[in-house]
Amino acid sequence: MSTTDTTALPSRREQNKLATRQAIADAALAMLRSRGVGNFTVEDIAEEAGVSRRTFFNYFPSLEAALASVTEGFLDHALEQFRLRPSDEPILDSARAALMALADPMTVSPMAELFSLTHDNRALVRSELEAWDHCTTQIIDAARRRLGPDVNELYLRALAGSIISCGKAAMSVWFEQHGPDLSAESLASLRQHLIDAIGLLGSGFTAPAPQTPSAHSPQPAADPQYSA
Amino acid sequence: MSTTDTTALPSRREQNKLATRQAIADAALAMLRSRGVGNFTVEDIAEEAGVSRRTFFNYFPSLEAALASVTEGFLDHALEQFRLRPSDEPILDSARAALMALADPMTVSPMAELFSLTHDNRALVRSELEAWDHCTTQIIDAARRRLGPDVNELYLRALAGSIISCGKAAMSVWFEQHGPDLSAESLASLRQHLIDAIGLLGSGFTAPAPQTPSAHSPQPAADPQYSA
DNA sequence: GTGCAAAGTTGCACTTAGTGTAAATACGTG
DNA sequence: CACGTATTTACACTAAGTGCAACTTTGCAC
Repeated sequence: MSTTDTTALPSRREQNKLATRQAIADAALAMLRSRGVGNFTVEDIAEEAGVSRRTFFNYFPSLEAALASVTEGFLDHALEQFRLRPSDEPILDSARAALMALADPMTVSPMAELFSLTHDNRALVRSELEAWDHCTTQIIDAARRRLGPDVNELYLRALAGSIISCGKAAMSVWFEQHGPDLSAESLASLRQHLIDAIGLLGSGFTAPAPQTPSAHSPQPAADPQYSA
Repeated sequence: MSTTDTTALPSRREQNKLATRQAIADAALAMLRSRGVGNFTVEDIAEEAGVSRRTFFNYFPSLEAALASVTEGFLDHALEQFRLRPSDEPILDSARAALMALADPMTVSPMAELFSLTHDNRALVRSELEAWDHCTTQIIDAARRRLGPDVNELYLRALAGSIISCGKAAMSVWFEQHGPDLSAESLASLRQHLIDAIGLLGSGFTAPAPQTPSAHSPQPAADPQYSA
């Protein structure tokens, strides 16, 4: 029965693996919180997660990867939204919609915390970049499936890369302005940044950019003026 | 006398350091060539460079960083070009001009070799991403200096990130099509990719993208239609 | 040139990352 | 419950990365 279930309860074993993985990721974040970046080892995380050091490495290739799993989850969520969009929708509209799903308290919360705790760390930043890059290739794949295999490859990659860049830009500007504030107003601001950034992609980076974007502007790029 | 010289011969000590650094980077590339990715250690590189293991780590924080120095040099070259552009030039024109400097045999050659030798390696890819990301922040700084401190931060970061994404997209598509071919025709194709990609940024990703871009199109986006 | 201080290199010792392997344990199914 | 398989663990090992002190080279003043 479980195999025919579309919600696919993934068998006890799978569940356990997921739980272990999550426990490790949680432990990693807990150590980051309590000791600060660079002041704990894989062994510490493993102990905190109630698991052997070797098991840690069965789940994550490195300490940084365990922390970057937060970012991966965050981006996977957006990716899922993107894949759910109707395939005849202009692709930038889909991108905007997918990114909007990130401006949700439950979703950004871990991401915002990670941001605030890791502000500067080479190895960590590298793993973060890897997560964003992985998301880019996923977008490329999804968009290629949508637009057909004959779509211009340069267009595809430039578009996917730029979408991700705009998402990153919006996130970083937002975080710099609001820190870990997850209030409704703060999240509205994040949404606006995401809309504005995607808007730039739609209309081209031609405007010299307003001095200050006026965070209250009523979604200047929200109308589908840039249909594909 | 040397201190008054504008070409600034940077004192013997600096020269030596530069030479050592280069020797290490060269040795790393040599090892990559001869043994393939993952089949040599920092100690091997140090020996090849005629230097102690400890000294290697005085210059580079990791094996991957030594290899990524190739990418850094490549991107620094473009960055320098960007900074040399007149400050009243539309910024996308500057970006395009800077990227064009990369389509030069001497400049792309090491980059193309690195591309062909590292096709797949987590740690290496991470360091590459780091180099591109560093370049992005440099562009942000340069553009902020040019556009004034009051420019919209979101615009700035989205723009810089998208420029870099387009550069990456053009490079990757080019390399996939031409491999390590550095002939005049191949480089012309790279230039066209770079122009096309920046063109997308100028006009917005609104076109559904031509099925095939027709690599002979006479620089469709070369005219400064997108002046800031 | 001689001597001296600062910069750079090296060897050594040490902690931690990451991986292979085989034994032990937990799980799912009949 | 018992059996086969998936997962965890212990152990051993190589290599990364770092702190430190000794040593060598360089730049500079005399």
